[in-house]
Amino acid sequence: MATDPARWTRQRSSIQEALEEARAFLSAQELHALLGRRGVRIGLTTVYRNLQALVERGEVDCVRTADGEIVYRKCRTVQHHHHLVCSNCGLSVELKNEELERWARRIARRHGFSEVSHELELFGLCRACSPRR
Amino acid sequence: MATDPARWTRQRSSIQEALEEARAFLSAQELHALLGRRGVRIGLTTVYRNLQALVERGEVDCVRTADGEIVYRKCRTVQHHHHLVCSNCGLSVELKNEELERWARRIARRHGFSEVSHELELFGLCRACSPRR
DNA sequence: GTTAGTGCAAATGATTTGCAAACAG
DNA sequence: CTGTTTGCAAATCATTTGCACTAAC
Repeated sequence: MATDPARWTRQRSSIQEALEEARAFLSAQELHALLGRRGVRIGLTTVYRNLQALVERGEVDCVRTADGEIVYRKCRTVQHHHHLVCSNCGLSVELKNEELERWARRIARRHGFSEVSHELELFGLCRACSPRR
Repeated sequence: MATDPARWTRQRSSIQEALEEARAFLSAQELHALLGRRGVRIGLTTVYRNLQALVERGEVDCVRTADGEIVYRKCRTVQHHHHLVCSNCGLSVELKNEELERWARRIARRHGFSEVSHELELFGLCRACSPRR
């Protein structure tokens, strides 16, 4: 399924590498800044385009935050899952809930909806980002 | 809790009225167009500002669609709930799921996250918007 | 060589803000 | 009257696109 890109570029590798290491959701801008700090010369446009391609290929997950920014993460779990995301640092945990999936299907059927997909993300503060202690 | 606005304007009433009737989620732009069609002269800015105020006051719910647009709806259910939304026409059904709420709290605790909120929306095609039959 | 991939600059599009004029109480 | 609300125009801001240039293969 995962159609590989036609050419292997320096920029492409650094993006993949950074995503591989990241334990958090990152916006395209953050990723671009991160790479810049590491000394990788890469255009913001290229970051956007590659992330988009990775999402389309299903290799990266993306979520839209409350303020409308799109954040990306390379997940270990390939199948459908959800996330518990730290609003402060982006740290995230992958979640599965079969019960929820069944419920969604049941609700959709009951109301005559078809092609129903669902989005569920939990946002909060991780231990490290919690105020006091 | 619901602090009322200081002054009652023609624009304010037409927005409230339109929301009251709507059975669907509408974007600020759509609402503005709808009012225009009805012959209400109102600025787009005013629509944005009023919707925002209504959301802050908790009188209106808003959801961000996949393409980043914010859509608004006056819900019957005052407490926390979720939605099944038609991606085509915006028609929506209010949903409650206590089981899910418990699950979310449990997961948050288990991973040491605090102040966890969650967003869950189901998107699909309602009966009327489904292709064929 | 070809042409996918890059990156700058400019465009987009929803939303927000500055500010002077309009009008509710 | 007095301060709130309005609405235009201009500003934001993340993201996208046009296009000439660079580099993979």
